[in-house]
Amino acid sequence: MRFSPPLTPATLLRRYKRFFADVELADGTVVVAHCTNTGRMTGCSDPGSACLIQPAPEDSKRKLRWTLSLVKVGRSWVSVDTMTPNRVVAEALRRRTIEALAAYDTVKTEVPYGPGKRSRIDMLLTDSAGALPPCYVEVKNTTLTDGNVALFPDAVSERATKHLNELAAEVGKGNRAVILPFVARGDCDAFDAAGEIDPVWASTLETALAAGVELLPLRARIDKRSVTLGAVLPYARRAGV
DNA sequence: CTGCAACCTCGTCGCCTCAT
DNA sequence: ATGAGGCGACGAGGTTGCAG
Repeated sequence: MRFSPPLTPATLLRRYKRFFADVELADGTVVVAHCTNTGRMTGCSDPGSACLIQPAPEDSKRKLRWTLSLVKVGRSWVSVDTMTPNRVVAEALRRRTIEALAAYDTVKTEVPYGPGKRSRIDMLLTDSAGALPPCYVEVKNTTLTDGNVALFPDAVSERATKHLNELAAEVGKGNRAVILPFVARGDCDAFDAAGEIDPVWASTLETALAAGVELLPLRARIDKRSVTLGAVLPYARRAGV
């Protein structure tokens, strides 16, 4: 996914009230940028960090012209825009560049499912020949790390646990289900559940995997111009967590 | 008065429905 | 057929309201 319009360099001053971030442009102007990531953003919202923000299109009716897109952590850019993972993954699925899911030729996003269809799956994959069972894909933006291990979630999330149970239920119906942590930074080489933050999610992940849900952590390749998908990361259970 | 739980809220996206 | 408007999802801090 190429950033269009291109990103503008800025400095993160503070992030507050979940949706807002004060950032300083190169000319010293301070503007409020919209922060689509309502999570905790531990370790990637430090004041003074270099960041990149994206302007809304000219004809947009948005109240906030800017969106916080990337934050520099160490030497890596971290993607903090929660819209990005779904766009990048959907693009890769349509181009059939994710090997494990390349057999599917149709991608639908935000499809209602689950009990009473009150949940929405990020992507529903089907093959037009009808030879494969439908595949339910839930994308999780992952920005937290422990050393070189990417962790999810960064806060207790009942909803994320519910998603795992719903994926397992789809497997029970004979469908395929994939939990896809989108590791939104380049400095990780493995994935693990953040059991120290949300032990319920971590144990539910184990149950879901045992039930046949597939785990597919994918590392993003991020630079100032684009975000694309890189390597599949191994599931590395850390000792003592 | 204190402590806790439940509810509300924020801005954006994208789907859905309804009107033209 | 196209556009406008409404609504749910997202997640945690802030607020409200209740029980003790």
